[in-house]
Amino acid sequence: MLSIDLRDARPIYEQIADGIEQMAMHGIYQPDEQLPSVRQLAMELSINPNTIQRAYAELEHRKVTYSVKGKGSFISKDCQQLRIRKLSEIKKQLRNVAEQAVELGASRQQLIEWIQEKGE
Amino acid sequence: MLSIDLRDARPIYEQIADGIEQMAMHGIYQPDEQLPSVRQLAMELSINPNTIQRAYAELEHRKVTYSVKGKGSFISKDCQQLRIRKLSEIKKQLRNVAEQAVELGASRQQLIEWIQEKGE
DNA sequence: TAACTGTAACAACGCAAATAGTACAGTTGG
DNA sequence: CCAACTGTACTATTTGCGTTGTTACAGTTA
Repeated sequence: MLSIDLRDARPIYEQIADGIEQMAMHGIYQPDEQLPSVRQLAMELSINPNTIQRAYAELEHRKVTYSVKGKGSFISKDCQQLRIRKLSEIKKQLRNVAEQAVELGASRQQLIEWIQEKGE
Repeated sequence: MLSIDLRDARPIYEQIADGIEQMAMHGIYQPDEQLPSVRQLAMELSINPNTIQRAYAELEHRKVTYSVKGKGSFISKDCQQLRIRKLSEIKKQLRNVAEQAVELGASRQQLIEWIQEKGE
């Protein structure tokens, strides 16, 4: 479920966009499934409609959703491809962080152990 | 060399703090080595001295440097311990990113291959 | 036609980052 | 001692961003 954390450093519209993107990537939202309307979600979260609109615009820009005037906003049809694109971003991040670790003196073997460690 | 990127999302004082911390971690700055004075660095970078002061305060808070009134700001004596602390932060980041990748469908084996791939 | 949808525009507010200027306090070398 | 350097503190101001509140327009649907 979508929730807003005011202590979160991210702005509200970004939390909403990230949350919905997560749900789409994880299959909680299905392709072509309709999102709650701008005004309805604004009511539910007690947030100004403009903020929701901005979140939806961000989602559309990320190609996670598409919007149709008068009808609503919907999850994109090709979530699979989006997941792959997202994964490739995360690969970059991973390699970036790994490089930083190596520069600070960690061995590649060490990194692998860190990834394989279980828990918490 | 320290440089400021105005397109960078991070505030200037943070860019400066990060940059100096990097140099300290990588041994470019030696323990007890003196940093440029607040006013001198402000001149060099064409930035207000207050911004530099804030960066130096941040560095002191991170225990990367220590300051002495009337004398100057200096790199901490125990850079080694700082390097280890920094490395443990990076470990957290690595495990965090790895978890995200797994949630999106990557296998742990896949992550290990990504880390071992030689850089593009 | 009424009630819903997305979209656009504008003013207002709060907040944090950054700037600007001034002042105070400690150290150092001549 | 003194001038010139160091860090530090404080206040006022500007700027940009996020959010709110409001109003309005355009398209869809029952």
